[in-house]
Amino acid sequence: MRHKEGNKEKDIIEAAIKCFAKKGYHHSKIIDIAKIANVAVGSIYVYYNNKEDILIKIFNNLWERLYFKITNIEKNSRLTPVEKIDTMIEDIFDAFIENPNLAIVFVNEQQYLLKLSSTLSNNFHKKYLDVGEIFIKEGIQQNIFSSEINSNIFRIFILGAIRNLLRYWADTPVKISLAKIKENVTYLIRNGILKK
Amino acid sequence: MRHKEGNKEKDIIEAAIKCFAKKGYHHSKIIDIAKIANVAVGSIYVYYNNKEDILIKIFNNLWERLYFKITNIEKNSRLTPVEKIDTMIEDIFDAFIENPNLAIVFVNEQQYLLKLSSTLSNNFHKKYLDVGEIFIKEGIQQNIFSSEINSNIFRIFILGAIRNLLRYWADTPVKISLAKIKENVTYLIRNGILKK
Amino acid sequence: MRHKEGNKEKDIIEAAIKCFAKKGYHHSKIIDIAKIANVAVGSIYVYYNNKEDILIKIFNNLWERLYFKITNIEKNSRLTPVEKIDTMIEDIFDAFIENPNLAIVFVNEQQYLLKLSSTLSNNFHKKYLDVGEIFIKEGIQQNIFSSEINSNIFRIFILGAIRNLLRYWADTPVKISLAKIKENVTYLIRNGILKK
Amino acid sequence: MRHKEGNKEKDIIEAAIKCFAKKGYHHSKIIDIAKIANVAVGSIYVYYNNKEDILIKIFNNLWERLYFKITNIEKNSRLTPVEKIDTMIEDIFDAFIENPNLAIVFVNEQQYLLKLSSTLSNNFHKKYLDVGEIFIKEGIQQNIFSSEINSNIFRIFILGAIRNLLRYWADTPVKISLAKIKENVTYLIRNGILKK
DNA sequence: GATGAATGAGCATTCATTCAT
DNA sequence: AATGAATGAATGCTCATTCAT
Repeated sequence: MRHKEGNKEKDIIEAAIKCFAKKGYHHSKIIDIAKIANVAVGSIYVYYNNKEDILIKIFNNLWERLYFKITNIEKNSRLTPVEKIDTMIEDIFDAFIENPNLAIVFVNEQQYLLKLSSTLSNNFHKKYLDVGEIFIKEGIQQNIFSSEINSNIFRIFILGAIRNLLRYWADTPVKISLAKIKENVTYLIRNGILKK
Repeated sequence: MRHKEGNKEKDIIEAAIKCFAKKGYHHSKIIDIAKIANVAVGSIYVYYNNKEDILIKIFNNLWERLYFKITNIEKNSRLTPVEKIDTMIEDIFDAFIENPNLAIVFVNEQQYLLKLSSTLSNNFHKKYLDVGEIFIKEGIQQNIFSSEINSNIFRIFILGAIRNLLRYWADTPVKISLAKIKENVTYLIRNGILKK
Repeated sequence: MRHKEGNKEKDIIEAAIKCFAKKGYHHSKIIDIAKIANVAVGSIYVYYNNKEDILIKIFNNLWERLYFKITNIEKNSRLTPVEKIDTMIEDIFDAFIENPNLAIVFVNEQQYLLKLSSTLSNNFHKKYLDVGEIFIKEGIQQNIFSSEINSNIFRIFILGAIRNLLRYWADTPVKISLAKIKENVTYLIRNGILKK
Repeated sequence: MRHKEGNKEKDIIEAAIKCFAKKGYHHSKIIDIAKIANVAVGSIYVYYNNKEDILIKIFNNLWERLYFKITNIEKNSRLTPVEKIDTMIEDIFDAFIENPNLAIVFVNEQQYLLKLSSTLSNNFHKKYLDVGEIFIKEGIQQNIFSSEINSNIFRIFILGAIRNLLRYWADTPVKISLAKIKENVTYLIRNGILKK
């Protein structure tokens, strides 16, 4: 009936992102995803072990891509710590600008995933955060960043802030541009709220 | 024991917070809550319309308390905008230090609630955010806060950051102290990451 | 709070008739009846054993009254069999004209009751039917009614017909008058559909 | 056995008729029907929307069949109005002789259904009654039936009578034959109780 | 690989009844 | 007698997963 050969796996994950974004993970039914993907229910289980597995793979794909980018940043010795963090933030925003539905799923369901994350063999999310923390430590060592900052707290602080802004952006019909948000985030992280 | 003793309603909501914190809202069964509250299943429906209603009331209670506190901050004309924001952050942390399970529920389920929040008659969360935004605008007017900051983005930024830190704190067995986290948050919000 | 002394039992049964008529027995809740009767839930169980008991007593009251009337008809030796049946039908209609809600409960729930009727100690319904059958047998003996008629079948035939007409009447917003219906019933029972 | 065998839908409806006949609609549990049909609970919901839907379809099937028969009677121009009504009654009795359980469900639950009947798209019951009324009007026009009879009242009268007799027949362990009942009904409708 | 009918464990909610006051 | 908060057994329905074709 349907033979876009070799695309089913991708079709399914894209359908799932759409569906999770629209209804949330818990309210998305396998049959909904199957319909959006134009695929039979059974076919989903050919490519994915179960519903949760789809969500895991959505996030793994995302963090894998971001991890690839952050390692490139890390390797680039010409960048200052400030530039590294700026670029890192830019990459995160770019990933979601490209796929706003993914942003919605990210902000809503990432939490649910973290409880399972320890079971992931390739935990790109963890690796990603570790590299991010390195940037901060570098900045502190080079006396650019304040030594009063705990790098661990900082990375959690910043990702939470970004996540909440993405959620807000994704949920708001009349959008503030992501560019504007990115600009504000960059400013706040660098300077905080006080005038210099 | 057939007559109102005046604490079942409270017992249930406290049991629900425990249960939601431990298993998450979607995986908490009514019978679980009933057992923890040492109450019959039917009794839950004497005090709450349904499962969702319990969650709604948990958050409404929380935001009502915080709203009460923030209005006191607002009325206090001796505080500078910086102090107002510091105190506001302190109040949020205090609320969760008092009840760490509430913090877990907050970070995990608030998202789910926001979709229903428009239906709440007394939306203390909304009111709370509005007062917070006023503080920022005051600071900008008084030329203490940078005018490059969008107050709306800032309040979303800051609450997302705090939420993520609370989640981290609540999930981590060996705790960084909330005091330490609060200190870092205050610093980051004031000064950002760069050295002054 | 409420002290119309000595009326509670009656209040409850009247409330139940209203409620059963409006929502049906199965969809009427004890608390609904309590509210209509302006009585506490527990009070209902002071006067009635359970929900079913209320329905049983509603019907028992009805058939007791009709049985009282039919025995008077039976005793009246001046009436011909035709007149006896006419009067019997008239009495049935009168009972329901007086209380249309009772008609609705009768047509909808009598069926449910019949399954329990064998358990009734004073089964006035059964006794009523037996007297009705006597009238028919008298008519046949006196060569007024056709001997082709089985008296048992006839009484079931006639009560079914009347019940269905009452149901129709009770359900129909723009009413055919019960008088008109009664007239037609009397005619049909006497003469059938064929012209004489 | 994972693929449609084409009889589950029928198995379920037949099981439901048996179950409703034995216990009544309200006391029949979905799991009871599933067991009788030798089918999983979930399978019932593959073919029917809900419990009520099963009942609706039982009646719709019945009235569709009867409607098919009555339209054939209507088309047959050789039949007199009396013969038409006779045949109509015969068809009703035949439908229930074929399936006595259906008769029990009919007499007990049709009432419940009438409240929903307006929502049915194909309301064969309504159409059936309309054709029946035409027969009566024809008979009155042709001066065969008494003009004192209201055709609307008559059709309600007759169906109520038949329903009650069927119920009696279905409930009575030692049966009067349906043939005997049919004979009496035909006589009563034609001639009433009085001797000619 | 692809399909979708079949499955059945799982759960929120209801409501008649009870009984301490 | 009167009350109404408390109870918990009972049930319709859902939906992720399976597997014969």
